[in-house]
Amino acid sequence: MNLKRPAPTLHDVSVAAGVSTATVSRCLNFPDQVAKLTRDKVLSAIQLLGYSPNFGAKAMAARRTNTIGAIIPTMENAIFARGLEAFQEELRLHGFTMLVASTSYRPEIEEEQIRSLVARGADALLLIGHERDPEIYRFLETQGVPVLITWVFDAESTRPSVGFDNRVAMMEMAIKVIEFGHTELAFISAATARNDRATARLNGIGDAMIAAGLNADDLHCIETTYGIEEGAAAFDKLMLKTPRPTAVFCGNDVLAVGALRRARELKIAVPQDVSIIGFDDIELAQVAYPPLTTVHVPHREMGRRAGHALADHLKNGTPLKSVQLGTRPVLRETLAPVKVGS
Amino acid sequence: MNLKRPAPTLHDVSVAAGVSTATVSRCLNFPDQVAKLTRDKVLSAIQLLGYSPNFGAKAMAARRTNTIGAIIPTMENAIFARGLEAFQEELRLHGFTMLVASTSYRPEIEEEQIRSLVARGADALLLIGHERDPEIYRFLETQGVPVLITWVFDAESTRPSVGFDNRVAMMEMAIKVIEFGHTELAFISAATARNDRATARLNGIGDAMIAAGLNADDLHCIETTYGIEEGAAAFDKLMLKTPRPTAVFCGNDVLAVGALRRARELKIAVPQDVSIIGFDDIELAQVAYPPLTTVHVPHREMGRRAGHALADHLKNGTPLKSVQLGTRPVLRETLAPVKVGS
DNA sequence: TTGTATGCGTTATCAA
DNA sequence: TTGATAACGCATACAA
Repeated sequence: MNLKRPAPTLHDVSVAAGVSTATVSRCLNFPDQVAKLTRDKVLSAIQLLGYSPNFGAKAMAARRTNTIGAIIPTMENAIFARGLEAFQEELRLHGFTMLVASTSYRPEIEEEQIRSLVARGADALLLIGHERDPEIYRFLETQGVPVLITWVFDAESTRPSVGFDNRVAMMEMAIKVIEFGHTELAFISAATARNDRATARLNGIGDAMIAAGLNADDLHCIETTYGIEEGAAAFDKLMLKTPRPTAVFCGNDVLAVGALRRARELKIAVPQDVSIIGFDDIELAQVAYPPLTTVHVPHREMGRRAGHALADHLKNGTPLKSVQLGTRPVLRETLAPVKVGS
Repeated sequence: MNLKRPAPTLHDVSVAAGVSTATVSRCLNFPDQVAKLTRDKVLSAIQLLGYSPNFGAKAMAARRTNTIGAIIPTMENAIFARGLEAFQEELRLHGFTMLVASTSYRPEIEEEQIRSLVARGADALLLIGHERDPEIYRFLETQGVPVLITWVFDAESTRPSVGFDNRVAMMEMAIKVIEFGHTELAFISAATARNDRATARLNGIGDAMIAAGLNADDLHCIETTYGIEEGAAAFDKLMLKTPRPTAVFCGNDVLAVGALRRARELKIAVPQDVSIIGFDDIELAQVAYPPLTTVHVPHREMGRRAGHALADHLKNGTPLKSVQLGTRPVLRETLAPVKVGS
């Protein structure tokens, strides 16, 4: 049972306006190639019928969609929102439309989304991080869909990326933390398997520890899924360890805010009893109480540059090349020197 | 310059497998209508070529996409995220895919997105709030695209909606606030023009005031765009008014958190000096410090029900009908009785 | 400036 | 169980 009346087509419009379908098509795509009089007739017919071009047919005939797909791990929090917004704004400037999909951090869903966006005719794809099944890269290759990676910069990789060095970003922060006298460190991380950002951040802390003469194996690392509740739960476990960590790194600001909340519930003073460090510097970090020490990531610039690169590539054939952006530790109130005698 | 090698088509697969295109198509859509032997041949050809069906062509031939569009005001914060997630999960259960778009709270962008999703073949649309240009409803009508409204329940409207009564929701909260002795009330709102939720919430406060014998005109209302920074700025202005408000309602939790932050910066104690009340009860509300008093909205149930209704409508022709859900005031720590003598 | 005719990659109908 | 073939709605090369 389907009562849908078929939507008006180009042909319907052409009949109503008393012209050919070609003319209607031109009216829409190259308005100045058609006489003003005809154009007016056509436009009012379009208006009258409530005509709207069929995207599928258009894509098929034109063999491009001016659509770029972006696949992010989650829309649940603001982590990717700002970068994506900048990306979209930039694309819009160049006449491209963005299509978003999210994966809940699950590789198999990401694969599904990649295939879905490609099937929908995405002219290119923006993906987060390098690490995924080689098979899917081969698929994208045979489909002829260019891919730009973001949130990561890896000089080793042949694939173009616009991002930052996650290891260095976290290492710089860890060095500061160690300078504050902390030696009992912990890390609430996303699952590191199949997540190059999480792995790099973990290594960053380890490298800083080694550089400071600490033993990187002493880092207590808990892997969990991203979420406020999860951050809180992980913090709970960490506080039971002996010796108790005096500084807790978090894989992102959302986890850190969860840890912060649990600390409050446990009457553990931050930063007096324990320091908490986030990553990303989303708005949440400044709103948290106390304001969160975190690693600032150039969300907007990353999005903007990625958008520009892809648009330029599709329109002018400019090769995609990697761009490295910087991050910086932002010291707010959740980090303090380690308490003497603690 | 375009080096894109054309992607493999159904025809390519059929040649490689030595069968007709019809057989390949059946293999994909009705696998048990084809002999196991042929199926294996076809599947391995598909694998080999990295074939992926073209969505546009498929949509055109099948005259449906199994895609449902959802258009929300913003992805910048978590306000719509949870409901959307539930919506998507429910759709997935029924074999539908969700396409999201956001509008930055701008009607003209919403219109653009509606047209874009319809052009992309969305079988139905989920929209937030009733209020929009009648023209666009007419357009959807002629396109034969069913629409379900959410985040709102309006018994008056003929259009189906799955949501709650924004006026009553806010009124219930305002009654509590007034019971705490507050008489100097203020409201940091989204723009009420062309936003039935904002308008209803404003009216809800007014109704509660009237019921309590207050003058609804005494409500200080500031309209602003949604954002933490904007909430902070509006709070600033409110604190300069005489008499100074003792309770500040906010159109959503994001604004409320901004107000909370500014209060801290101004050394205005919450809730001792001023009470702050949010709306939505997103995760942020519990993480805020002090935890935010707010109106709880049944995000997930709303999304789930909306998804179910649309899927059921498209698959079985079940008419869309309105569902009213409840909200409830959640009293946390940002609301306290008015200070005597203040 | 406008019209004609063809092809884009599927699905679905009808025959075989 | 399989194969031809006609739509589907649009863009575009070519002709007028």
